[in-house]
Amino acid sequence: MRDAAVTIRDVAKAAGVSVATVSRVFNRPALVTAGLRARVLGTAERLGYVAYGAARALASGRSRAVGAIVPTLDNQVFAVCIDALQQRLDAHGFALLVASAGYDAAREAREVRLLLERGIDGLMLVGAEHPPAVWALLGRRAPAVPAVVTWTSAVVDIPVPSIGFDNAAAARRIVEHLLELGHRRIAMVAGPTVGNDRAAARVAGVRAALAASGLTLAPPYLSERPYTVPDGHAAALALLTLPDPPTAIVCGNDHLALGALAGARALGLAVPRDLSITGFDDLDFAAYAEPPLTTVRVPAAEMGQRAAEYLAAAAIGPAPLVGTVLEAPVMLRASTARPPSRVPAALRPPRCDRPASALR
Amino acid sequence: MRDAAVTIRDVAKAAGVSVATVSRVFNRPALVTAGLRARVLGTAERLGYVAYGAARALASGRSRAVGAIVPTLDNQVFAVCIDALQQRLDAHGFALLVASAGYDAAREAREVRLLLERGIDGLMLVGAEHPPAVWALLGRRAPAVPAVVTWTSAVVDIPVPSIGFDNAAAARRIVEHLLELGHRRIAMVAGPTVGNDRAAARVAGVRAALAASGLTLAPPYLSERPYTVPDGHAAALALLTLPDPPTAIVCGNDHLALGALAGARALGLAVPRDLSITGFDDLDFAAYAEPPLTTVRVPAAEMGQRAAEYLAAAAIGPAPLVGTVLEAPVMLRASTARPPSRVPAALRPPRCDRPASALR
DNA sequence: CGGCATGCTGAAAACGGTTTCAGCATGCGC
DNA sequence: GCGCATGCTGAAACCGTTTTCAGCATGCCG
Repeated sequence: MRDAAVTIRDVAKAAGVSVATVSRVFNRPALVTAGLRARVLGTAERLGYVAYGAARALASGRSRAVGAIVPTLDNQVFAVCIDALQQRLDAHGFALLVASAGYDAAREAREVRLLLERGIDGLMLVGAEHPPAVWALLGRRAPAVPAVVTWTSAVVDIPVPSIGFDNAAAARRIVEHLLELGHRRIAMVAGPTVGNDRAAARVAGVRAALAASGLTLAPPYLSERPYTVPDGHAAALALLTLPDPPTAIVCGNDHLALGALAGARALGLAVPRDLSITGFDDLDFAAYAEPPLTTVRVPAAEMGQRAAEYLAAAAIGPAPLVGTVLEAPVMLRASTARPPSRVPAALRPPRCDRPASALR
Repeated sequence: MRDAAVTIRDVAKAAGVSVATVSRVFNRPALVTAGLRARVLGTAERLGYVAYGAARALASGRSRAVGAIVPTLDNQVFAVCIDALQQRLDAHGFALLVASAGYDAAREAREVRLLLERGIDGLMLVGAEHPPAVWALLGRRAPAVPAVVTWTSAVVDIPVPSIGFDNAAAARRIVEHLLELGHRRIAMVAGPTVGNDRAAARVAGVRAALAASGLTLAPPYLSERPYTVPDGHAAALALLTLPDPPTAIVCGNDHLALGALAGARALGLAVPRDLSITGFDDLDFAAYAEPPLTTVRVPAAEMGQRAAEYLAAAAIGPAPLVGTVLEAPVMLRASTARPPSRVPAALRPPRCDRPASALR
């Protein structure tokens, strides 16, 4: 294995210098005279020398790689973050190891361990809620492996900085918008909240806004569904066929909202005339949905960039342990409007044996 | 650095055995008697020992990591593939290093080099077209680093197996569907074709289908746009305001198609009554667009899985160098139908000074 | 009961870099 | 012209693990 690979020794020999000099040429060029440097660089290039990262990492104690664990890459919002993270990391000379944990705490702990074995110099995590084993593992190495949590503004009980936004506040604002429009019957299709502090915070935000208007949120007006389009579709159908259907549905993310939009359409409802629907994330299809989706813009790329900057800095030396709370603005578009003055025709009981109640 | 980290030596000392034995316990447990194995495992657990990957890689010559370079992670289709790749790799004990090259050959070559420096044991690439430097770099190590190309069925001129699908054939089939419906004025909004064999193959496939019916494809009916929703929107607008607008628009991917759908809507056109639109990729929003998008289902996850299987096998020992061509079926949905019998009202010139030509 | 496989275990040599430390010029000041 | 500080360069130690090789029991067979 690696038989024919050209090593630093080959370069040194060919250039007539010591391996120390070759190493210096690449790592601290200022320490080598210009002439020698050029000669070494030349022979290295000619021989096609590629330094072997493992040896470098072993000798220097730094792998120049950072890890990132996201719930899933399937969701574009995480993919965008990872893309930004990688590009920024690249600019600092770091490679990125990614793993997805599928919203599973045990699997996440396992991935953290595997990444740590790889000698990563930093780690990006999503959300504030992680098994204690994760923090223990991170502290094991000395100095402790720097880490950041993203997607959250929680600053308590976590030994690492967070770069995120306030999920609860964003959810609250979008519901306030609905309340201002006059909605009172507001339902929510949330993502799974167990072990997911972001999803839970969004529910809490919705509750808070509702509570301020004397409203509450409980099943069947609150349902939890996996973050998929078909689930949003099914959830909307269930909600809208309730005896007392909501006039607005707040969705935990854009996938659920897109499904809800389709569900409403399937029932013959016009959005936003008959029903208002909101999303969360502002994925690229949100603004082009029919109708364009009112949603919360999540700063996915910016979180990735800032996480990269922090981790790159922290890998070199001590970096300030600051928490960053980014903006997550509500994007008002065409899927929300004033509630219908009466129950939409499409939702009225098919038989008109009780017209009075249907028109109430 | 790593001062307090517990090493294999610490475990050996604590367990009263040699480092060789500890190493064997983890790598070839069968060589160690059960009792000893249990003792070593116990102390390792107690001490919180985590093997250091760099040292392992250096000593064993394998990093147990593979790399993947995609054009971008922004596009869900690649993210899905990477997610599947990572999960499958994980099952084989491999970590995944990802990088995005932004549809830029030079940047890709650079990323390949960086990944190789990291000592990856395998590499997944997208598409068949890569700078020669890439292949040279891959062959530099001995034995050569195994690689796979995905998203393509090209089998010529590439020293590595491909796991993909036939872009041209899929594009051809979707156009044949349009032709069968009776369309003759078929336009295409393609992705950028320079350095992108997939985009080029899709154009070629459209051309081939058209040619079989005596039709051609050329600007302004053929335009190239970045793969974004707004670009699809703009392109559709440009196409539909042509003196002789198309009755069907074939889009290079679903993002462009979603934008085109919105563009048609903006002009007051009903899809598919007044205009047919097709996509490519079958992202999760495609089936829930308004109307649901006729598109090509790209086996993104399956390519990721198969690439993982191949690379994991090839990293261990020689693996069969087979090319795999997966299915990429056309998903017939509601965005395609027979062409309108006359120019849609919305597209007719506002002034009726030439009614005869408008009704032609 | 002795000799010989057989099977575990430990000592030590890689693996390919980085980095410390010492040595050797070189250039400067006197 | 000599001594000394300065600045490059090279020799060698070291990073943590795997793996080869030899040695030592042990068990089996004759």
